[in-house]
Amino acid sequence: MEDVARECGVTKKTVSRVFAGGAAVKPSTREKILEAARRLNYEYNTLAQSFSSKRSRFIGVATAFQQLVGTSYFGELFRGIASVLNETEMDLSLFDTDTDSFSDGEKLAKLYRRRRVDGLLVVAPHTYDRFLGTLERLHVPMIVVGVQPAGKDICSVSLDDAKGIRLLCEHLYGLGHRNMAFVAGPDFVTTSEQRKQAYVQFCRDKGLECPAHYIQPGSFSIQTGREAVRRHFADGPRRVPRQRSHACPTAIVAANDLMALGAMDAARELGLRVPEDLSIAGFDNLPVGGELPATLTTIHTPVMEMGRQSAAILVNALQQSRLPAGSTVLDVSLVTRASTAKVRARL
Amino acid sequence: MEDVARECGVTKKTVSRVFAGGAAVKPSTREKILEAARRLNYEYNTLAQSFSSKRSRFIGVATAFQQLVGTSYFGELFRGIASVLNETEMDLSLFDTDTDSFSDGEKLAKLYRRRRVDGLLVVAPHTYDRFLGTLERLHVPMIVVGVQPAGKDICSVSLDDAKGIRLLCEHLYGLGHRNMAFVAGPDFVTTSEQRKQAYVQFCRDKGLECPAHYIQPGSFSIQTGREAVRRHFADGPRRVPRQRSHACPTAIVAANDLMALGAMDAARELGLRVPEDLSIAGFDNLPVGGELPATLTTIHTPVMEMGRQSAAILVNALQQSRLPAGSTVLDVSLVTRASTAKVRARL
DNA sequence: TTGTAGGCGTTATCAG
DNA sequence: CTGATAACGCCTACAA
Repeated sequence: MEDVARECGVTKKTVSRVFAGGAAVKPSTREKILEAARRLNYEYNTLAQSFSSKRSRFIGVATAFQQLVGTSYFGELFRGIASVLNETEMDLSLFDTDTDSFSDGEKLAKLYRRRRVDGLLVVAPHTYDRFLGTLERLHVPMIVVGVQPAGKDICSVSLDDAKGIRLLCEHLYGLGHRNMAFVAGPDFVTTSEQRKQAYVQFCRDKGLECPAHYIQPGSFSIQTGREAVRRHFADGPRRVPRQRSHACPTAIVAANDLMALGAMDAARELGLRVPEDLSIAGFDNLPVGGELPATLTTIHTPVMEMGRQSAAILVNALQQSRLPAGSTVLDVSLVTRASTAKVRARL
Repeated sequence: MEDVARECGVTKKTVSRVFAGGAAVKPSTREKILEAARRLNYEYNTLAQSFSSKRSRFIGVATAFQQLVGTSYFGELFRGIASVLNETEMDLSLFDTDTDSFSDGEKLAKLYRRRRVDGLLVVAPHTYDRFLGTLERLHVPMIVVGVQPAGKDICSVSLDDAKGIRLLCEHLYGLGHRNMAFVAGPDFVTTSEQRKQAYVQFCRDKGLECPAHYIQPGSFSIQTGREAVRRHFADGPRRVPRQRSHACPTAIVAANDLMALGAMDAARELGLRVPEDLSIAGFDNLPVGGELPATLTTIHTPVMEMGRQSAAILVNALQQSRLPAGSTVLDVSLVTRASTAKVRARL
């Protein structure tokens, strides 16, 4: 840099201003400097910049690699994040929260305190991700993405999961369904738990019967959705209700689209037509749900937008040297397609 | 660091050795230093470390975000990479090759020359990714993952795509099939092109008929697999061959599992039973292929292992301050399941 | 196993 | 819009 400066009859600082961006430099000076740099084969050293400015210009994205990387959910979220960072000088780094040492948040906090990252986007949907409190306490610039941590003053951007389920249930209720069963996601995923609670709450509000076997567990995969519905109809698909608790569902709400796909397959196995004999609804609006023989009624979730907003909020907070604050809950919407229809008289 | 050193009656250098890792420090001294650091609330500054050592300790993973992030292929590959880096002091950073400015490789090269990353893993499966030459020329420590760039002296780790197709074709040939059609992936993906070539070569070697309509294009999705097979049977599924060029396929080889799934669905639509009337084989060994009504014969590809090896080779090269070299081609294997069977007499 | 001396390439600060 | 100087906090190389 010294050489370039000398060559141009300016100071290192002026050269610095050209390469670091932001500061105003007279256009003619800038050109002269860029030219000299090219000629002298000079390359700006970002390591020195980071060292001197005490900012790494890396944003860390912390998530459970095993469970999320490779899912379309994470892909979409990630692209949203990247699209925002693309317009800044920041780059992205990924960190795995599956690792043992992450369990208490110390390791993530260390990333910040050692200046490895300037801030964190934590995509940690598991109810056992108790490390958020640690990060909060240590004043790590961080945004939790995908869930709204309960009762804490943690900045988050999430989706309105409960509303999504309510939209589905109301849709089915409006079609005359009074026996809706549910395929739940894994208990340890916060979002999954919230979707289940919203279903239970809806049944309670409307006075719908909801015996224990109406709620079958799954783990967000096609196969578990299939198995769950087999259990829903364990005593046969055409069972006439003798006792309230044995009524046969006329509609299935799955906590995500993959399980809804499994549910559709199980219905086929059971000889039930969708939607004539059984309505099925999912959640997530996966692309594949739009191109099936019977397309899937579902909830559209603005996942990429969630990525964008979380990144934008973090970047903005960092630029102003303050901690991000406040919770954002993004709206979801009902997508009505061919897998749901009016309930028909029981056989 | 100065404070901690003074507190313990040692030099900064000794404190440095404790935190930088690697170097030998007397256990008692180490303990004393760690304790003092805790007490003084000292935190090691990785920015200074990087600056001073001229190594960022970041590995860049460059890929096409839009097309790969969120796929199970990339997820698996990524986890393989991460598992290796987890045992080093290196972290991962992701860079998007979709961006315009990446087209000529200058931007990726700049990442290295500005010391933003110590090396690159380039997951660039597209035939139009012509920037590899630029990177090679600028002596960027880099490994190309997933494809073996033709005719260049670039370090790469890839899968034996051609062998995979040969295994599938030989399997079907052994079952008596003489009319095998192919569902190709997109032309601009190198791997896809290689799979198609291997199919064509096999037909040529065995003298099998392979009229133009036997090769239908797809784009690695379920839907395009379905459409391709509809075109294979455009004149009806039971067509008796009158001319050689109109013979009806008894087996379909799809360039990936997703398209094979679409193919199975198309077969169902056409009233063809799998495998009795039509054998279908895929490529990739996706988990879902093992749990269908008719499970899928496919090629297992060690994608995670590919990630592991590429990361290991790069890390190793960096430690020895030299450029990675040589090509590794990982073996693939045939997984025989229920979607393929002996050809039967034509109706 | 530990210490010494010097330097890495940028930015901050404040002035002009 | 530009400049002068002093950090920044660690590492390298060599020595003991």
